[in-house]
Amino acid sequence: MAKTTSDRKSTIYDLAALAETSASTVSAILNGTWQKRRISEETVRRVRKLAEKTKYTVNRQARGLRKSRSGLIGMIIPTHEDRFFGAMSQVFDRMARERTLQPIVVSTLRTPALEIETVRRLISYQIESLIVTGATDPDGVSKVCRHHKVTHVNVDLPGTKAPSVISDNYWGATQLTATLVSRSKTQTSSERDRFYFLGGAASDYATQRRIQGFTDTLAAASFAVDSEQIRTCGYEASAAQAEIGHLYSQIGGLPRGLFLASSVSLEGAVRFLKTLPLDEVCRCTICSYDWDPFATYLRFPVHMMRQDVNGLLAAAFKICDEGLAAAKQLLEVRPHLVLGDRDGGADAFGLSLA
Amino acid sequence: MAKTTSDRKSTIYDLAALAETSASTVSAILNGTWQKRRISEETVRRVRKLAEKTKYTVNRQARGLRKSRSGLIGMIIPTHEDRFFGAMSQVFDRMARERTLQPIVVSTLRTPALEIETVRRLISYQIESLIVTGATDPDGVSKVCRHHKVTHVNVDLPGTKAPSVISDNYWGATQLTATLVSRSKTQTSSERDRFYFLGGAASDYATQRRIQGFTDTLAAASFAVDSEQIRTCGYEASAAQAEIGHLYSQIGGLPRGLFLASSVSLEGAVRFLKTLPLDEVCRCTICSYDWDPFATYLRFPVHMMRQDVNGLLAAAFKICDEGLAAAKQLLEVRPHLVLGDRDGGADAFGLSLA
DNA sequence: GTGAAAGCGCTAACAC
DNA sequence: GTGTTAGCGCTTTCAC
Repeated sequence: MAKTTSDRKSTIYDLAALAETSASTVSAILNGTWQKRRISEETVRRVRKLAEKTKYTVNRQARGLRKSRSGLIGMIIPTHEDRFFGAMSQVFDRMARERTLQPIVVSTLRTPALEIETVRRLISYQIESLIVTGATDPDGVSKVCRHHKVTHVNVDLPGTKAPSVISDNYWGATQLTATLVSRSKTQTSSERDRFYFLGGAASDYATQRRIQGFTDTLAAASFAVDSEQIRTCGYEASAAQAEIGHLYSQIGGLPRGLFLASSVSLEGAVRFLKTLPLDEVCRCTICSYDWDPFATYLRFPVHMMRQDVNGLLAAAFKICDEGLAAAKQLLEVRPHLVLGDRDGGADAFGLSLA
Repeated sequence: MAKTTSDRKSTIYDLAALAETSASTVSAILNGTWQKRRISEETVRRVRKLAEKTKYTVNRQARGLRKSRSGLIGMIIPTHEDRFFGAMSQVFDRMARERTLQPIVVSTLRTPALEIETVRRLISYQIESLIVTGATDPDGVSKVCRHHKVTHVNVDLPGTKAPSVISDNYWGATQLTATLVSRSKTQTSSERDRFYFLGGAASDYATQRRIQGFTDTLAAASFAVDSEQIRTCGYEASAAQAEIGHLYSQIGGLPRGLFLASSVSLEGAVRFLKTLPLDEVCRCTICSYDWDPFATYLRFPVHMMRQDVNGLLAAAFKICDEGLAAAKQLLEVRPHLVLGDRDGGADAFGLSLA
């Protein structure tokens, strides 16, 4: 039986032996530094051909160790299961590829301990930089990154110990709330003639800014807001679902308008709203700070703030590209408003809901 | 100024020097093999404390090189931007964590060249196994994995050169089509009184099986199907959008029923259907092979096959756990049917569309 | 109980 | 133009 390509692991030494040359020559040829060494065309060809034939693949653990560069870039996200973070991963992948870095995206489930543990692990693999999105404890993450001198940027949720690029939450909430007000209709019951903010976490900056925008805009339109109307029930769909159910029985129906803090909150809200007669839902005006393609065509209209994922990550990568020295800045990127159809399922049938 | 923790990189040698012991002792202590070496409690404590204090973190490139194990496990997916693959990533993350492996998920955009290139790259990082989901060229991927002796499994789209675990596409399509038929209403125009399959790729196995289930079920219900009715326009939302538009003008309206090949196709379809009067859309019965939480409450009802992501990946991991020797089996996991509400926005207003 | 030393696969001085 | 050599940080055998 003819001797086929060797069964061994195939290192540059094997290649060198086959090509009757040395490992350093092979190494130089295989990673483009051979010009500098003025290696003969003929050797280059020979080695390349052999590499091809034996399907040689460099061992990046070894290379990384030697060069103290891994070619790895990390990103942590709360979850893969919503379209905002899905888009983040997609764009991150692309931008990493453009830099010939290997992207690693890991979800940390909004759990500080898991965030820290994951980041430590990524650092132990010698990632070259890290993008921290939607972190519950960004400063905790920064602490470990700084200790290990790993460049990192917060995205979506800011921290105080590293540059952050986030959505212009205040502006976005302002616009969204203005829409909410102008599209809404006076409710018959006075206790229901109000606007409610639902979801998010009172402790996080994004939520705080969104609430501020919400409140200020309502105030400017002469709507009072008390703490009853702010219901930061967290980042679980089920929590939003329960909270809106609770609100419903409390005020005896849906309110005039609903501001959902994120797409996950919207998901929870939809689960509850599904159980109600549609005409009732359509009398309530609904918006969400986040966008989802299917949510643009729900049975009731939803106005959404679509984040500029490209803008967010372009800024984040720019900071990573520049390396450690980056200033502790806070960069705000504007999202854009996607209006729901003026009317839900109702008016398609010529019904008036006024 | 007091001397604080050293500024250097911190290796086990530094630690050894500080603890006045040797690198091998430190190594043994830090990764639990110290019992075997009968190292004194006292030394263990001293070293541990120092490691803690200097925040020592192992360099896994070095460890991996030495042990020829990386602790890395890879998965490729077509895209992060749909809920099916989002769920895959989420579950993959969890299952990898349970095995203390570092997950790496990369999207390959249904592009064979990118699939191969990505997998090569992952292999060069010495991943220990690979899950290949929705690959356009699974056998191409298998070829490179086998050469490098990397255990791998196809998921969602099967290959012939590695074990595959996929959705029970035929069964699923059968159930979904039966629903489509039973819920649909006779159309006034005879050329529109038919069922259409939209999306997917004629070249892939999943699509073929789904079409088979679709066709067989229609035949059993005495509906003829000709090739006109099968429109495998690919995996882009925009393609589905265009195709359904085309169909619409071709047959002068919507057909009796629409079978969308995946959630991406559904996304495209929704974009087009949005432009139509709702009562018109509601006269067409629609289903999709894939589930999305928001699609459960669109203005028109959609029946969906929800894949068993946990089941799929549990089976895939089992094969990876067993290592290289795995048989070239094909495992089918049943999805489950999620019925749309019997009626869309229409009947909520007491309108009859018959 | 612990240390010395070899070597994982690679790159980059430095030699010739 | 090309080979030799010294490590990168770690684990593990072997020696004491």
